[in-house]
Amino acid sequence: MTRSDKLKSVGLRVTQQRQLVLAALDAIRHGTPEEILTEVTKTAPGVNLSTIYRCLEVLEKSNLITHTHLGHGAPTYHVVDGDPHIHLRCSNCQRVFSLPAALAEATSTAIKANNGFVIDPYHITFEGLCENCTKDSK
Amino acid sequence: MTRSDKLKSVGLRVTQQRQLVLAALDAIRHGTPEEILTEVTKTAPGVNLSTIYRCLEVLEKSNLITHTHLGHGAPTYHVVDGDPHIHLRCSNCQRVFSLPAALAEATSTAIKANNGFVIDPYHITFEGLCENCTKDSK
DNA sequence: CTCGTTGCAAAAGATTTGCATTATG
DNA sequence: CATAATGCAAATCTTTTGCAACGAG
Repeated sequence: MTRSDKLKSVGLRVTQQRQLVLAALDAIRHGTPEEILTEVTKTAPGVNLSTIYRCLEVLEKSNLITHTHLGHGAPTYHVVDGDPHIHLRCSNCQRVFSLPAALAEATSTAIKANNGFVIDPYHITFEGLCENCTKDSK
Repeated sequence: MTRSDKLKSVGLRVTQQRQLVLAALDAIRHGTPEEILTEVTKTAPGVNLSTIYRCLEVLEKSNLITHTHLGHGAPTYHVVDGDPHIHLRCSNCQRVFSLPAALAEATSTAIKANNGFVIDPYHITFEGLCENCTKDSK
């Protein structure tokens, strides 16, 4: 599905900027509003940061994208496409890893059974230490 | 262990403010810097917000407390005590639930096996819909 | 006493908002 | 064309920082 079609399918106006934001997220997979602007600016200078914020807001409201919090005050947006994936963020080296959300299935099920809470698989982020940093700290 | 002892045990100076922050977190379980200040101010007016930030920073560095991100730009701090617990945040009603971290054990294990990443059980936060809001949306 | 902590005020970021202009449907 | 979306600048909010005064060890 083209980005234009994606927008139409949820009833949003097809603007240059919204397509640019979606394209940027396709390119960088995930990023903060600032990072998205940087990517957008590569192909279309002149887009305003507040427009990025507004685009992200409507795109998220329409479930075309979602965001999660990786580390301090840095909301990270990414497209909602094929496979949901979870994020792992290393508290030591700050790197972000992505893994298939299937790995969290067991926990989702356990929690739903426990108190009825339904987890959004696109939003999952774990903090911890990556393999490298685990070694280093030894 | 008293709050004074906690601070001593990790080699931090025992100041009024640090004890107040720990006390506030004991009282409210978890909260943003702003919320913590509000709680602290109840018993000790005059404490500065930047002091709260600095206290949170050192307390976290010494592993007396930890934080996670619940929703937009709102870091939430809480004490590290007995049982690690995970947070569930309802994207609809914004309420936060706590559950024993044991529920996430399976996933932790799976991820460690998958790529060596070691998850910090105190940092886990899931977004989704709570039982009530799931019903409502039907 | 000495050096780490705090309060205060100002700086630095991040996000939001009002309004005139532009572009989509 | 009407109206929603954008650009721009200013307003907010959150978090950080410099520095002088203060307090713990």
